[in-house]
Amino acid sequence: MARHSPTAPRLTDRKRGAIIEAAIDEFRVAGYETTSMDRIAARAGVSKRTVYNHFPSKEVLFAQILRHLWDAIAGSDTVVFHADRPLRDQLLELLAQKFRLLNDEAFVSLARVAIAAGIHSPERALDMVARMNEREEGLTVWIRAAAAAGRLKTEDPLFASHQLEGLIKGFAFWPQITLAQAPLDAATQKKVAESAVDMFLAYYAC
Amino acid sequence: MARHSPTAPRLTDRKRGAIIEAAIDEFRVAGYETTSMDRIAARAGVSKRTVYNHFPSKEVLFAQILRHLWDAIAGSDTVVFHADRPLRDQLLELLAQKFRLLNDEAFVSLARVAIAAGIHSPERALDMVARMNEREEGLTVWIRAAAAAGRLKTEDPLFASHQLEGLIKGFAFWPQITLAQAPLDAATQKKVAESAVDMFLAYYAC
DNA sequence: TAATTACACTACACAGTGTAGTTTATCCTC
DNA sequence: GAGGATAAACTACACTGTGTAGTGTAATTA
Repeated sequence: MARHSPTAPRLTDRKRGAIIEAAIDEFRVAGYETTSMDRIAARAGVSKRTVYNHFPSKEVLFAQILRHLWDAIAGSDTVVFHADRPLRDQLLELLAQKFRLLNDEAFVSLARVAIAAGIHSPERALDMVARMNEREEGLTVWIRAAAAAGRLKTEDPLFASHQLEGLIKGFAFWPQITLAQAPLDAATQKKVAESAVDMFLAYYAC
Repeated sequence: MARHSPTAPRLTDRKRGAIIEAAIDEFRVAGYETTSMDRIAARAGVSKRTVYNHFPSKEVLFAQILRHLWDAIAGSDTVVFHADRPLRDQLLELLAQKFRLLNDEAFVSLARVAIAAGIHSPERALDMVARMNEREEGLTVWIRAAAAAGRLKTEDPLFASHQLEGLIKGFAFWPQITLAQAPLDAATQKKVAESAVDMFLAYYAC
């Protein structure tokens, strides 16, 4: 028999998707320990047995979800240093990019699941953070290039990029992760970004 | 018969202390859910029944520990704004004070237990954070005073103080809380504080 | 035919309790 | 001050109840 519709995936894939979705929701609000497989199954509208047919254990399901969220994060389009463009514009572009990540539901879910709702398994947490830092180092690269071009005066680009990040994350990351606060509205984002860049340049620009 | 020694507390107080100490350790590394009363009793060198003789439930024990850690945090000696002293010195003093808090084992334990190792019970987490902010607002008060005295140009002292905090906490708080990193050594603390103050003043000083 | 389901079931960890016996501190008497 | 009675606290241990990870199976559905 043919599929009902070309857009509808196979039943088993739909079920699988529903399980993952339900598991993300549950893990996110309740954490790893407190979430039960029965609850996930119920929320997914699926029998518990089906959950176990797709995922051999809670542990594996959790790991899969981390992968799933990771893959769902939009790839960061890096900004390369342009000697002829104003530093301020380029930095604002870099921060806009960072805000795009911080506003990404998948990213926030991932961070919350991985950090706030558990830190269960330190090994995996460290791995996660390492991969996040990897993805985030565009800023450091840019600052290093700007310093090499004589436009920024710093001997420690990594330190400087952490400072700039601190100026952002104190508003738009940590409160959201640890206190489940809502993401910043556009106006506040603008204020935070511009103020951060201006302060940064007031100190580091040549 | 008299007590064996004037310094040794009564047996029951020693037991109680051992339980609290053990519970802090367990909750800190394992979080609320994963920690069992049996483990706490074992670690404290006390029978499980004794734990329940002192604390009627795990929930209550946890709450008591939050109180205990809270009380153990050194009271913050606030810095008042002096119109005649250099801003830089006063800010460095304020940040030194902040670092004293961030280096306080009890404070870090509390924050970790309350935030990283659980965020179990949002109501209590929010209460905790509210009280922490209360204790931390000395910086905002100082900035407001400096702005009123015409020494700092900002219309939003709260925002400015969050920025300065972000410059510090990105190095000396969040990594310790979420990744259990070691506190900063003295040299790094100095670098972080001075760099933060200089950047802050480069932007806000009149 | 392959996946899903209901359901019954195992095994285990854990919060919390009840009890009977032992230890520790205090107090009273000599 | 020594010594024994007394009360309070501690301990071992057995036990209840519950929640939950994970499995096996026979029937149902896509």
